Amino acid sequence: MNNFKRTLITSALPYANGPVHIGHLAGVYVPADIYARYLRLKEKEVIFIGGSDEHGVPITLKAKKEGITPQDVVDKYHKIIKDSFAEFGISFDIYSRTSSKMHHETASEIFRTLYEKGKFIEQSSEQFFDEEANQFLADRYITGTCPKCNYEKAYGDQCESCGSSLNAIDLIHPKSVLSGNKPVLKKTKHWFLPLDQYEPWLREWILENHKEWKSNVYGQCKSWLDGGLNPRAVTRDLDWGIPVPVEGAEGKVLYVWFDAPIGYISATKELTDDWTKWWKDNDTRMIHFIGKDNIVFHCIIFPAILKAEGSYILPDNVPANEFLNLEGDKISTSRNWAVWLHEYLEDFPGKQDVLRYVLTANAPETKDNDFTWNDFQARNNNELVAILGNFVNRALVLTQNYYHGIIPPAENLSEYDNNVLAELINLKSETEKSIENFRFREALKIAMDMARLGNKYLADMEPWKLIKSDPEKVKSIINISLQIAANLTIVLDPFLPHSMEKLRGLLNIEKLVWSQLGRPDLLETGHKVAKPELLFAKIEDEEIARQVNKLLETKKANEMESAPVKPAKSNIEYDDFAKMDIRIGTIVTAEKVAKTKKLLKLTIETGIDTRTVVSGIAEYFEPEKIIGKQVTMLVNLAPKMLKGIESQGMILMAENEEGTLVFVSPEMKINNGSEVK
RNA sequence: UGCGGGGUAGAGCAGUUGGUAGCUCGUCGGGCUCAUAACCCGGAGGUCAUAGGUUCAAGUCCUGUCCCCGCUACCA
Repeated sequence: MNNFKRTLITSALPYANGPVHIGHLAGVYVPADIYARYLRLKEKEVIFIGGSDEHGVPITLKAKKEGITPQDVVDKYHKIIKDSFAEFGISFDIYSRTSSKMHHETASEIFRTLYEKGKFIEQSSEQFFDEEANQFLADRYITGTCPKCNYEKAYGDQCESCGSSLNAIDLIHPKSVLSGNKPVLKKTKHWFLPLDQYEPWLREWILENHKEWKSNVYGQCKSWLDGGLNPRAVTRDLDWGIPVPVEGAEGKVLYVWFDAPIGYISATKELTDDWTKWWKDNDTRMIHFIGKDNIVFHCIIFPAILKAEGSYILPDNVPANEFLNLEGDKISTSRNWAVWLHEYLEDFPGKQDVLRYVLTANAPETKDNDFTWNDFQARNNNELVAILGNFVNRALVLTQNYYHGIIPPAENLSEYDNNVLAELINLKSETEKSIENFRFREALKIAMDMARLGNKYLADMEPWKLIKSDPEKVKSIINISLQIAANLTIVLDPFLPHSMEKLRGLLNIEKLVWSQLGRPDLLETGHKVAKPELLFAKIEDEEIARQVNKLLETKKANEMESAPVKPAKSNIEYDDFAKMDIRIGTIVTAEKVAKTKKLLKLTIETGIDTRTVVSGIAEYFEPEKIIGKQVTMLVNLAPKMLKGIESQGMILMAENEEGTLVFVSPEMKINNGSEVK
């Protein structure tokens, strides 16, 4: 990294349809912020870019649902997100948004440049159009009957009943969500970026020249490239977004993933008139901090756009993190399964650094990790309080007790003293190495070792004993202990900025820079330090219990809420029902179908014959326990091959909203083959 | 089923280019009493999922198998 003059740090733009949670922080913003603060401490030229991503279909749907405009939605969440980042201490040089004028202009301009250079291919296809609302319909704006399971409220892209992914034009009886009318098929033209043409270049750029990228990033890219890239539409028929700035594109906007990463550029332009040096100078090193769900956009699509444009630099590294889980479950905005940043800041005022510490110490750098409140408490009480806070407090209290807060001189240093001071320099270079390789959890551990070193130094030196026998020696012990504390204000500053500011206050010093780290003379003899004050407070069991209860209540609320009973299907004639031959049968054998999660292979004595049925119930029943059970079964359903086994019928099951299955069984034993009518 | 990631001490996690398997918590024993019952030292606890291969040397590289997570498919 020494070959670069400056560093441009971007962090994924949070989508403005909800607040920010700990998963976003651990994956993207905390590591990006540590990196930015570190480079600033090193007195490097650096800017750190962030902003809200405010376009796309989900925001229009949310607006419609709440009866407000898309602009209202993004205004609301942009404010919450921006304010909570600021209070949390994410040190963006600018936090912008993609609905800004600057962004609209910038994205349009880049699109037009690519258009004029002939970098797009134009393609027309038939899509659904609502004549009353006078607009094309995004997949989510169309409902209809699923061609696979006949569920009547399938969406244009997916059926939520059977889970199949669909094409809107395959829906039976399609209906527009906007007007309720039947949409008509109409030709529409879109612009595609022919990613396939960039494949050889991407292969060389990533697979040959960036082997140092993290294995999850490199692996994902390789898999995309090996699978072959297809042209990707970069425009949409939608009225929320950036209008496509060419003729014949009325009513079309840029695809959200085309415009969002360009938001990094627009934000830079807003920040400084001198923006080209950040984006068009090969001496600038660009780093994208993202989560693993964004890898393809930042490593394949956005670079292809920049390459097509021709005058921009490409990312030097894309340190994507995995996901953070919460108490064993996947974090989910829609299920409210999250620790929201704005709520954390209310519940734990002044404890920004505790969350920063926990999220860094347990960051999902190589695999998905789990956040638990018990771990949060343990790391605060056993590490921040016991190791770091306690060391600082010991040093300050001793200074107060023995010297009234005046720093004594360090003279006649022993070999041990010198070894301790040398270790500071060693810890400095190790911390640097880890940060520069994006291993922040390791870097934090090493930085904390400096506090551990201080505790050990005091324990080994025992100044509280020496004060009686060798008071001269105690002076240098206290001096060195305070020098260690002063070094902590540098090495931990990127990780714990609020606490280090407080510690500088206690030591009564100004902010120091990274190049001073490791020095034994950061504090002058005779300098007066402040009265000791605790750097971190213990977190009590009750506070943790409150948070755990909050989550349990969410879980309960989710179970209640997710129980909408599906509306009745349309009427049928008796003859339709009579076509079905439903019988009582007995399960005589049951075994799991190898390599499947849900399938059981059952042998059923139907009274008519003995037959094989494959049933998707393995998650709810153990094979041994259902043998001998009487079940209801549709026996005249056409056979179907499932995982190489012919299934000759279907067991009737009742299923609730959570997907839990129960048998529909006769309430008392009855002969196999008995008809259900 | 396909793709990606992962399986390392009781729990949660590190382990860079192969070179004595480590950290935090917990646990057991000791020391200390300046410090927020905090700190320091020591012990116990691991066939690094599994089978094979390459190598003087494999947690690390190669191959097969099993299991877990995410997306995907299967739910007659």
